[in-house]
Amino acid sequence: MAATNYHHGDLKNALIQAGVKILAREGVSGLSLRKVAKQAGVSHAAPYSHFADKQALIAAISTEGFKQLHVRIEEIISVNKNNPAALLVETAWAYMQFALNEPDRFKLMFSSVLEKEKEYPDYVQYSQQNFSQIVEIVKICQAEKILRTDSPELTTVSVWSAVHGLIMLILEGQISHTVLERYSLKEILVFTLNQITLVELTT
Amino acid sequence: MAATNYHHGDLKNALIQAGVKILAREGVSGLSLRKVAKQAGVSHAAPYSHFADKQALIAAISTEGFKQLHVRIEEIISVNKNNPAALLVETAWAYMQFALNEPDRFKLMFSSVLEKEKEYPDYVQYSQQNFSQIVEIVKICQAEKILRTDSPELTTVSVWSAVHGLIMLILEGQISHTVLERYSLKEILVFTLNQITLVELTT
DNA sequence: TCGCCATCTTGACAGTGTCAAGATTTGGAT
DNA sequence: ATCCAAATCTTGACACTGTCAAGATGGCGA
Repeated sequence: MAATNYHHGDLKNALIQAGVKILAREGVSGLSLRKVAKQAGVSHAAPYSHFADKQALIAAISTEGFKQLHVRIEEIISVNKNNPAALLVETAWAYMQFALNEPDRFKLMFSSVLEKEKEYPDYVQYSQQNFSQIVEIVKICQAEKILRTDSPELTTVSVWSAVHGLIMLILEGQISHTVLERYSLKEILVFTLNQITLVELTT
Repeated sequence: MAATNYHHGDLKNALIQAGVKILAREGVSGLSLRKVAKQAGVSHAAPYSHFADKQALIAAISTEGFKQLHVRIEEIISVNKNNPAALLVETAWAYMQFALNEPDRFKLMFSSVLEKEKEYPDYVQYSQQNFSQIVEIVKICQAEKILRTDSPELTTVSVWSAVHGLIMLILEGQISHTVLERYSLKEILVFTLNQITLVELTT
């Protein structure tokens, strides 16, 4: 439990946190096992006691992000349970805020930096858990006639795609300057969602 | 012009093609400058006569993909000029086919593997050219009342996001098995587009 | 023909992921 | 309390990577 035992702390979490920090400071291409080890104050091969390889560390860093996102959205669900329109907007907005706060971690989680992802059960479990949350929200919105009711699963794909596609465009700076001057990011997000919804959403 | 001059051919293009081949065979993580050089039959530092660094090679490989996509979509535009609904569907389908044929190159082009992209003018030019094509198509669809007319630019963002988001989900295997059993990829694509359009599209 | 310049090779360097071997510590059984 | 086995961490090594400096090689214009 103690953070800074010299020979034994929970190094595993320390390495994950070190990775998050380096990711924020130097980006995806700056993330190396040796830097993570140094940041955590251990020797260069120490991570191999806790992670099979670099991919496993990346999986763990991603998984931890999925967990954070999950609890955040659980909050949003509990607060907006009786207001499906707000629920949809705020959930999407939470995704976007996460992406803006930690762009490189977001890329790590959603841009297939992780190659053989199915080999990491935790990653699979928690990423699917996030997806299930969205399915749930979509179902609520369908029940309230905010979204089309054709197919819950495909409608989820549509919503998911719209939000993530927009985020990727923003992160890559592909949204034109004139658009960004005229609208706030949340307005753009709501506009995008409004293309899908049956009723008009508001910020 | 001749492909295999020992000391002088157009090595630059040869390196790009070598990169494409390695990308298809070994994926993004398998793409190294030295492998590209070996594949092209030159020494390990030869690429530096034509590319400033690895990022520049990646930019060139991406740019070449944007060019291919561009000519393909020009074809589609000329063929479906009088049928906006088909134009929209076929353009989106072309993107998806490209992604399915060369998933790793698609990731290279659209998943911010390239970090300091604005330093490569060719990349910027041709990626924007692709985006402009979509803007054009969206305008045509708006004129024919297939898409909402609120804002051409933001509507383009919506369409772009929907298509790319869906592709990313498919490439990462996030679309559930049951959905894939029931619908073809093109059907899923059309379903996603139908969430945005004002009229019902068909495959 | 000569010399310049683009092109390509060779050799080197620091940094990387990974593994094998050994050192160190801890927790539990006796 | 003691001792052993397992978990944890270090050290050292290897092949591979991106990158650069120096030199070799060739073609092309003056």
